[in-house]
Amino acid sequence: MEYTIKQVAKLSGVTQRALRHYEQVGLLSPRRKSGSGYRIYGKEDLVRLQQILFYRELNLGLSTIKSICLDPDFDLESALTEQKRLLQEKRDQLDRLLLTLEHTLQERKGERMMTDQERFEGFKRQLVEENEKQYGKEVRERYGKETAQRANAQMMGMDESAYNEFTALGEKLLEKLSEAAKLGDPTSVSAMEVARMHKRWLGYTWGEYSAEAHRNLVQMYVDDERFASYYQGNAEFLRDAVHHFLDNN
Amino acid sequence: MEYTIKQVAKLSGVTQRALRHYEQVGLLSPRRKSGSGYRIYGKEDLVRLQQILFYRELNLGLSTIKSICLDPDFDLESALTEQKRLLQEKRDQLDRLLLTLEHTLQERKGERMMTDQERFEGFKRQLVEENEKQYGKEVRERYGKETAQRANAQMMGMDESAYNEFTALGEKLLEKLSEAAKLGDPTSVSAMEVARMHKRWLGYTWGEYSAEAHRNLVQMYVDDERFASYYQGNAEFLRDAVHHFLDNN
DNA sequence: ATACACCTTGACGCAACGTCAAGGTCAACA
DNA sequence: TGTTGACCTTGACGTTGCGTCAAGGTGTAT
Repeated sequence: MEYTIKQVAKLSGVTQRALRHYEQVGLLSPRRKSGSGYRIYGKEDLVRLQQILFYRELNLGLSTIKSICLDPDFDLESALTEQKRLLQEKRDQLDRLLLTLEHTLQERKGERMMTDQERFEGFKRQLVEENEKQYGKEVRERYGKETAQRANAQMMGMDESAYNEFTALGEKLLEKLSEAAKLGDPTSVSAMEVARMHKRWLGYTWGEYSAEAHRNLVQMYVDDERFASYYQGNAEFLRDAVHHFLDNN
Repeated sequence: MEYTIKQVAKLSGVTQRALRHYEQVGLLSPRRKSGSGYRIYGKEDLVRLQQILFYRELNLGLSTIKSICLDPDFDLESALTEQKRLLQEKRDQLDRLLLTLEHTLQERKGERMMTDQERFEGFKRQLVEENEKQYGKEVRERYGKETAQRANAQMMGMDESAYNEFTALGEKLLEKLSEAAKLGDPTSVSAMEVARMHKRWLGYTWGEYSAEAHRNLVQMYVDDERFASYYQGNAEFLRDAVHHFLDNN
């Protein structure tokens, strides 16, 4: 089943402009384009769009959503479970707000006194949550990499040994990266080795490989704090190395 | 009890920048400024801020909130009741979303099939609601002017006869306005009379009068559809008349 | 062949702030 | 009395997530 942009817009309630915008920022690209350049979306794109909307409902920024969805550890089922928890939290929050409102009404009628703090109960908590969400710490910490990775591996049809290779490669990558980074030259031979390893590592989860996506991903490692810290401050080095690697094919 | 901007920010969870912004757009001005220009907020300002936050939670734009709060017919108690209803609606919406999420999870586990429409149930309804809210039709229609006006009058300490004068003046204003508008000249003598009447009319509800607020208000009559229609297409004329009136003191 | 609804890519606009920058204020403490 | 340090001020430019044209290509139906 394929859909034009108008059909997707009508189906999802998202405007055409928004869909184009999502493509521009690399968040949701149609599965293909017609001969004359028309966008053609597929079922997978609808699933992705739904994900985007759920996250947006939780007030995540598009760039944050992007990094979540492009993360090799992304697993739809864990994501849905997490979204459920967060949406429930949001609903509870709304309930607190309604309580505050009720109190304010009572105060108005002279049936109750309110302190200044009480007047803003239900608004403030939100801010803390938003911050936590922005950096997605909760999302990450709640499921150790292990679970999500395994789920993902299964979905990609890896067997136990392939999975072990995958994780081993991931660890080795981290090692080699910090070694190479110490030398400081992202064009060095060892840096190129790291870049090649990274590409191989992505191969385990990335059905099809594209240099552009690879470039974007490592750029994201730099932009997104979570990745940056996962790569222990070597995200920039990794980016430069991979870019240089890809430049020289 | 008075508060500096920092205290208000801490109390409410709103940033200082946002508070300054609210002042800039004429939404929330501190009750006074200290000798050295420091913003000093009072209890009334906190109540107003709470109102703003409730409306923001409902995704109303600042300009819409402004017109609601500056409306001579604004009544806190009706507003709170209405907010309660809308927030409850929003919570129900969240529940629908959670249902969709649950269905998607089940689909993932192969326990259920989903149509494309179902996948976006709970998102789309939102759009319609947002539109209705934007123009605040519900908010207005739910309480005829009568109720709110009476409540407001009571709060301002008007007695029955003052209230009658107030409403009579309001009606006469509409009449004279449309008469004057027919002539087309907003600087005419009859236009100036209308402007003076409008000022007098505001006097009933405005505690203290300020020319700037008056200018803003009539500008809003033009910008906001609801007022524009209340003044039967003569909002622009009224604005020009009042501005000219104020220019010539 | 022309009408019509659809699509494309710019490019500018806008709301609601975030984020400096440059400088004034004020209570406290040496 | 001078000097921190925390607070405040007013610009002014930046960012996000689109909305809203504008100018033009596409596709099918009559």
